[in-house]
Amino acid sequence: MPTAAKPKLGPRRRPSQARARGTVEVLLTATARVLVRRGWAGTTTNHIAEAAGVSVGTLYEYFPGKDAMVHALVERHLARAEVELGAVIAEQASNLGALRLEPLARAMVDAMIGLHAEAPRLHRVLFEEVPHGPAVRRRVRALEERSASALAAALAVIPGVVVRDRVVAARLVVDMLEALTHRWVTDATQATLPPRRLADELVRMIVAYLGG
Amino acid sequence: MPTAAKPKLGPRRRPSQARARGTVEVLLTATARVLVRRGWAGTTTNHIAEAAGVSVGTLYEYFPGKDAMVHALVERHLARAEVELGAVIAEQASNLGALRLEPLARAMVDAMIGLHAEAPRLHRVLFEEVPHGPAVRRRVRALEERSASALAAALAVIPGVVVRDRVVAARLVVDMLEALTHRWVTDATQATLPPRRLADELVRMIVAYLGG
Amino acid sequence: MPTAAKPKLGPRRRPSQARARGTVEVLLTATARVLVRRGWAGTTTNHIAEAAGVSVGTLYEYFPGKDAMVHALVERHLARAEVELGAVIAEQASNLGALRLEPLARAMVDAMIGLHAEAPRLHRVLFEEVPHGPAVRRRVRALEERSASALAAALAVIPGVVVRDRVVAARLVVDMLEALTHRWVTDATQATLPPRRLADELVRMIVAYLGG
Amino acid sequence: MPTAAKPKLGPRRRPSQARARGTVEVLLTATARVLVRRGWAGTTTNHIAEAAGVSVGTLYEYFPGKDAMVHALVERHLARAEVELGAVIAEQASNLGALRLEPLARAMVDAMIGLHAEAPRLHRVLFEEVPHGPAVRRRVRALEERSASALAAALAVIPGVVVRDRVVAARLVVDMLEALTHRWVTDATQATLPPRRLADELVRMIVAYLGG
DNA sequence: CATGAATGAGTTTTCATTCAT
DNA sequence: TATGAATGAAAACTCATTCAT
Repeated sequence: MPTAAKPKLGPRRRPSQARARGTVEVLLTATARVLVRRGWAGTTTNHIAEAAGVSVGTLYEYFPGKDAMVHALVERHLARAEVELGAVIAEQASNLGALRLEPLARAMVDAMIGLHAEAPRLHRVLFEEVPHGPAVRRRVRALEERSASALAAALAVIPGVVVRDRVVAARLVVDMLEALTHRWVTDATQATLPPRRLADELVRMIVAYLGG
Repeated sequence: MPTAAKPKLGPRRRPSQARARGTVEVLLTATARVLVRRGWAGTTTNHIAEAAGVSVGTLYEYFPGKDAMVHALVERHLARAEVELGAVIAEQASNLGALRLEPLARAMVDAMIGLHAEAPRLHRVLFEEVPHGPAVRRRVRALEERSASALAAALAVIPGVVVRDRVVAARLVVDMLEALTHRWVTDATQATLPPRRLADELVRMIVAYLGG
Repeated sequence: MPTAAKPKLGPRRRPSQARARGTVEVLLTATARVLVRRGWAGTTTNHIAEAAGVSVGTLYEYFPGKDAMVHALVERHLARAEVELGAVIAEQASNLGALRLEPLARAMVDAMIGLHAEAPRLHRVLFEEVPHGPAVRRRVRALEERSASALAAALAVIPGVVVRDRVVAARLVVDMLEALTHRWVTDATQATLPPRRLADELVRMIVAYLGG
Repeated sequence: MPTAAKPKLGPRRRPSQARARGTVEVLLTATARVLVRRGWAGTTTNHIAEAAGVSVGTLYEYFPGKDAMVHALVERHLARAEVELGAVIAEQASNLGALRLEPLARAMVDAMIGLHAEAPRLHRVLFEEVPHGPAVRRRVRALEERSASALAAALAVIPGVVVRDRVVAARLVVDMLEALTHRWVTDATQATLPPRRLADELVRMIVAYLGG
């Protein structure tokens, strides 16, 4: 660590040409691969550059450092999560009169499992090993908050929902969903419980908790 | 940051004199303090030694490196958790005829919150930042497994418990409990929900899920 | 002084650019210089890097450590020795009918003295102080063996050679030559005996021993 | 290396009691054992103390440091060598009228082989790995010088000895003897040539060289 | 006298980052 | 733009030696 750590997370050069955009992609893909293979602490910019078939110099042309690359990966994941979860709740909420608790719960559960199942090992490194600064932590919280808000709003119009505080309940549900999905999908030894079955149980838990 | 991933986790010299035993204590305490202040990546053996008022040489006399020290801290925590959770379930199970779901749930929730509330910031670093090897992961899983087994056994004799599979349900409850407690106690921004209130909701969720 | 005896002797990065090849040269030259000035135990990678006018990082870019650098120096010396001694014997053996003992002996003696006289102080450190692993020892033995074989073959066609066992005699001659040359050229206090005179005596000894 | 190396080679406390003298012996024996097992660079005072079943503190009660211990071992060996070689030559020289070259040569060869054969592995470490200061080097030279002088004196009265310079010849013989014996006895792979046979060849070489 | 815990200067080694080509 | 050799601050770790008990 030559100079004191200065958290530069933004991309350095906005890739304008098609070739450059391709390089960024290649670099991020390589980052993901190396992270999975060697873990956060074992990953170096040289590893990434080599895996990407690019020189370190080029890497630094596009990213101000290692942190920024990981951050880009995290950001990507969060953005996707936000879009998909939002879409799910919005879609459910759209059939207004017919909004029911169980279908909503199932839709959320499926979305969450899908989000985690795509790249579980990368996900584990990204959210368990990488030491995120407060900025990222706030970012994650905000995402959960928004999901919880959407859920809380939906709960208001679903008959049969009985909770002391809709907002609190919604946040607990979102957190629980995220945490359990993360654990079960992430942990390789968990093979005993098939995703289908996990989904059923999560739905049961949500419905039971909210449905009084 | 070398971190060449050579898993030397065991202690080096077993302290035989009282003075030495004291030194080990001082070192572990200092490790916890530094870990909280600077995070895993920012913690160095030199920092720890300095914080302990001891020379680096002494540190290496007792621990083969940073990893081993953190591991000792983790191990300590897990051991305590195992003892306390086990005691709680055993105690509940002892009033045989009168074993009821809600008191059991509340006892577990309280124990778990207590476990996390004692040193939340250290807990966060220890279980979120530190890159644990598979050995530790297995260790944690085993602990949860045992807790889940105890719970499953208790569920068998509680009237009114309706679940598809007692073992699966117990594991989900334990995981959920751990995950949510960790999140809410750990996260400083979460100040909005008082522990008492959190406990109530967790109990509600458990009872609802298990109680049909 | 760690010297944890992890035999990493091979080069690390094969220099591809001309600049890099120059750096390797500079590093080895500096190694020789420092070795002579401070001895094996007193030589550190930092000394070498400084003497080479290069940063430690660069040194480790090309060599995994002090041992490897010294090993490279040794290897270089052995390779040269092998080539030169081989050439001498081959040349003598080429004037087939006229192969005589004394000229052969003198040629070998001169070659050996030349080999040692070039850098006696470095030679001394390299072969007296440096703790060579069994690999290097075998390497040296093999070189001597080959020289001895060549000599043994030559002895077979020289008239007047009387020995019990040509191979044994050849090995003793080679060893003796190496050992005495090393001692006398290496030892600074030995100034009393001029090289010319030493050569004469060595030739006398060889001829007397082999010539019956 | 905490403080700058200050070559303290003499013993620290002259052991006056029997117990103390025993400790010194135990320490030196342990030093020899550890040197053989781990080589010079790998040997530490703590290793030695442990092998001796004594605390480091006690070690430093008797020796000012690691160098001094090795030095004591070397000194011991040299003293014995001096005595034995001197005795051999003196004995031969005593039967004045009948002093013959071959018996003298054989006696010297046997003595030298005996000297090396006793503890070849220790001998190798002591005289190949240990970086001796100039003092030790001078000491060794002086010993050889004295042996050479004694031999030169003997040569003067042996009929049939034909050399250009008796002193030079004597020194070369002593050096050759020492060097070849060291090589052949020291090198484990040398098993091919039995000591008896080696002795014969060395005698032949000496006699041939000196005997005209 | 013996003990062994403690010391800390000195080395090795890594890796994020720069910059001449 | 791309390259990859070079950088060097910072971290890990050792071990000869001391000294309080």
